Amino acid sequence: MQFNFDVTLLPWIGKINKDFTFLVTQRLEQENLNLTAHQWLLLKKLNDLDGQPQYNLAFITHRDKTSLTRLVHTVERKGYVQRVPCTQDKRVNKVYLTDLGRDILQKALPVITKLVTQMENGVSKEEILTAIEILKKVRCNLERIAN
Amino acid sequence: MQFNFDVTLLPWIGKINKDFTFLVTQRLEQENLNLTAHQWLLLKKLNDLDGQPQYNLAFITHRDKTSLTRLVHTVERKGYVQRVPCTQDKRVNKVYLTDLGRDILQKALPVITKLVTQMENGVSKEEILTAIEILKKVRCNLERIAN
DNA sequence: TAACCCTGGTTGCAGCTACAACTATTTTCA
DNA sequence: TGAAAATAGTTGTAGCTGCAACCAGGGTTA
Repeated sequence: MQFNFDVTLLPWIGKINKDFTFLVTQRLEQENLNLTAHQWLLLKKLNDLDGQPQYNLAFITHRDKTSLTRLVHTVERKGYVQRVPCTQDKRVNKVYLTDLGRDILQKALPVITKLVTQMENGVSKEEILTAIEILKKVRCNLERIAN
Repeated sequence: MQFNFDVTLLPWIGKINKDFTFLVTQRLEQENLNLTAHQWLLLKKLNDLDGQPQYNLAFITHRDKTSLTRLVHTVERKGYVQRVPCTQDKRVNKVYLTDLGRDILQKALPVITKLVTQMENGVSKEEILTAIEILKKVRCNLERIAN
């Protein structure tokens, strides 16, 4: 083992991602909000871009289309979104946030906001921006090598 | 949506983690190494600490013990590890890397090393260390608030 | 028009994750 | 010592992920 992975970004990103996703789902559950971290992210995207076809949602949320199909299915079952067949192109389903979905999203917002604030506690705005710039480079590298 | 999540570390960490995990699994597959990113991480830990009880592996790898049970099960089925019942404490299984496991780990190392190198391409050593320091603080915050 | 390919979405399959509930041990302590 | 609590591991259930294969609709071209 000549290569020391501990001085790469890898383990930190992995742990933070895992912990944060876990905490989001846990806190939402504690607040009796029937929503997971993944579902929240999807609903948040829909709040910005309502009525998107599923293939576009998959692209935006960096998901395989099959993953998205099932994620939409679970939030549809919970009544947070609605699939509407497109009349112009019968292959397409457009996904809309329901009133209930908008409501749950509104209630989830302070929970997540609080978590993010706690997560970045004691870290200055400059540090955050510095880290983001570095992570952006890494992200670009990854996009490039993913063909 | 008064809170702008785009100027937090959140989306970057999520995307990088997802992309990297995906790329690791894809490249290992391309090299005909029957191993996923998660399995590789477990085997790597075992290479450092062989013969650990499962509860300890779960703790070290930040997993629920049930997740670990099944992860060990899949790599055991592939012949990479071996469960050995502990004679002192009959509740305990100790997990050992097999020769095949050690072999596959050795073959996987250059694949992952290359990916990490590509990922951090154009990012200086200082930037990496700076980012790690910031991510460490975030990680500590998360550990603290997770009760 | 007919044959072809492309595209959006779904289902089957397999891997990873966590929680709840359970079994089988071990430890604690009244 | 014997009952209760703690611990290690498993299984059931459920959510998220991607790949392969598939279907139906739409576009293209001969």
